[in-house]
Amino acid sequence: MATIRDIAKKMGLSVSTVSRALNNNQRISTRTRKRVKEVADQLGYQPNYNARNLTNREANAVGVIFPVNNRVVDNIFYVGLLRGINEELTSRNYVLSVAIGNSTEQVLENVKSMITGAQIKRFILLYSHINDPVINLLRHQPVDFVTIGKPAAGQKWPYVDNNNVRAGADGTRFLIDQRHVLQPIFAESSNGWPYELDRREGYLREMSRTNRKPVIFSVSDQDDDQLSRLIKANPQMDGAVATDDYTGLKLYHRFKTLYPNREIEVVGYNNSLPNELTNQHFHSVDLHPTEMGQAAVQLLFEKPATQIANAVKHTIVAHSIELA
Amino acid sequence: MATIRDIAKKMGLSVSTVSRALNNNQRISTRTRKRVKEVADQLGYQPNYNARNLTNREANAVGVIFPVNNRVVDNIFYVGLLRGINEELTSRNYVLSVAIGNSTEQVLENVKSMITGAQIKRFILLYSHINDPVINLLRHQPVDFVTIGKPAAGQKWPYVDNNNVRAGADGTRFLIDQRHVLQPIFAESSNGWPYELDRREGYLREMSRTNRKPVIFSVSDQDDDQLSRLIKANPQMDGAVATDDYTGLKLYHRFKTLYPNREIEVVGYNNSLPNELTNQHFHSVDLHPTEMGQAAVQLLFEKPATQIANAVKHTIVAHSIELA
DNA sequence: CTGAAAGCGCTTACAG
DNA sequence: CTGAAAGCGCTTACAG
Repeated sequence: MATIRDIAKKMGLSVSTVSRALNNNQRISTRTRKRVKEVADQLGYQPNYNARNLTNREANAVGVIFPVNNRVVDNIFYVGLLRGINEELTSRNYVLSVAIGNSTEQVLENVKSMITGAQIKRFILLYSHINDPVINLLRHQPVDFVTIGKPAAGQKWPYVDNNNVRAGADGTRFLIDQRHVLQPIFAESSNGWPYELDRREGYLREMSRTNRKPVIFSVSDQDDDQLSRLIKANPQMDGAVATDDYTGLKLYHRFKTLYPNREIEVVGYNNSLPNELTNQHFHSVDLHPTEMGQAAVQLLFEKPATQIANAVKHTIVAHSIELA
Repeated sequence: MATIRDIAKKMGLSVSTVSRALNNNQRISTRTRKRVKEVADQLGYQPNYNARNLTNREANAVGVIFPVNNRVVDNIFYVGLLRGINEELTSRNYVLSVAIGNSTEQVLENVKSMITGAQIKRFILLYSHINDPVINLLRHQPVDFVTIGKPAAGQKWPYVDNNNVRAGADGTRFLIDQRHVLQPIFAESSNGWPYELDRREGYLREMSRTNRKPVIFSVSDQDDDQLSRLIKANPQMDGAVATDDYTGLKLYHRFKTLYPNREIEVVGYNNSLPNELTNQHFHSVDLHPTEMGQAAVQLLFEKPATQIANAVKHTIVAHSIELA
């Protein structure tokens, strides 16, 4: 509970000097800075953030905003992001504040209170929806924010994302080159999420490059028979790229039920399945959520000077797939 | 950006009176309190938490601590907890601060900085490990904390948990009564987690009550054949209670592969599987993480007066299983 | 029932 | 290179 006052008293300096020394102000001699820091360590000094934030009119916190509606399974990804975000924040002496709620109104209130009450000036959104009221709010406030996932066409703000086109192509190539699959199909949901479109494009590109005939499965959550029909209609398939691990695993099991004696190689995305549920024929492209979280913080703290004029700041995090 | 000063000036009152009125101090007349609040609303007043926390020597924040090592799939549960926690915090004008890291050292540093730097006095741990350094730290600091999951025998601190013995019994009874299963087996991991022991006890109790012969599968993550052997050794089984959804689903698929023409009813725990992966023969006991999060906050803010002397404060959250 | 004043622990313009 | 002083926006003991 030592304060800068205690340090000042002990060293016969003024609080101004101690404050400046701790903040590495060039106007204080190197020697004094060093000595002040030593005494601070010795006394176990920890700055009182509430006092500091009050003077600075800015909190040493980043608001991390969860989407209102999400698939339960995406939670796996979110916690990976939190890990990466907090790792970068800790080294900057920042803390991670969460905004999460069951309705847009709740989250909006939460964020407003973060801005005006807690004086938080930086935010990371774990999603990038179109026409999102929270994003709209942030755009009209004197705050910075970064989204996980690129904004829809026509919208511009800083973001972190994977290269999903390449991820789609890489998953396809993995099956062909590494697993010797001849006719991989592509399975997507009927929702048409942006990342699905991109991965599909990558798949199509790779199929065209290798002179293969592409086949797209649009898998409905509702109609359970539909998937079986699709599989039966494509007896030549010996592999599949699925836009997510769940669709991939469902496809795998359906295939095995229909053809117990045949094998199929499947690639999904996100590394979101526990070992309990997979085997050596199931693969997943790792999107590296921890690195995405780190990149988001780096973007958020980047000096404006390093920004390229008229360009949208963003970071593309590399994905990877493990060779079995 | 209005301050209490602005309100005071506008109303011809002192800042003391405004501050007291906003804090509902009885010494201020009801009429003045009402008028002050009206003007505050009108000016869009939001208290500056940094100033308030500085004077109060306590932050309006709860630290939420993640375990260092966890199964990726548990993340689903954690986000549910966050939702419940934040819902209760918002109504108390508190914010949620996250401590998460890749090593115990990181998390310890994080928590220490929360205590001395941010002046956070209340914590919720999303786990309840034995001999945990973070818990040991919190016990020796002037802070309050609650864990999700009951402490091991011999340890005492406030916690929120389910009644896992009953949850084990209820899952078993559900299979017998609702799904007409005759010989449910019980599948657990080889880790011997406390909740597994409790659920197993509930299963055993229910089997004994209905004069059935219990069978326990200890499912290893490593040995893939072992599960098949267990299934083959118990051809009479027509249902299973698994300590978690993943073990349950794995068991289901293994069974179907071995006996494609037979059906089996399975109960897991946590509601952690997406619809994509389950069907009408798979059931899950919902542990209501959101309610657990809410209960944790309530416990944390409970007045000491309402605590029962010499008893460990805790809340048991009811589980539930949906009738298909 | 209300107010003047001190103080929480910092930062920083101003002065030397 | 260092310091005295003001101020950030609150709360609360003291006084009336």
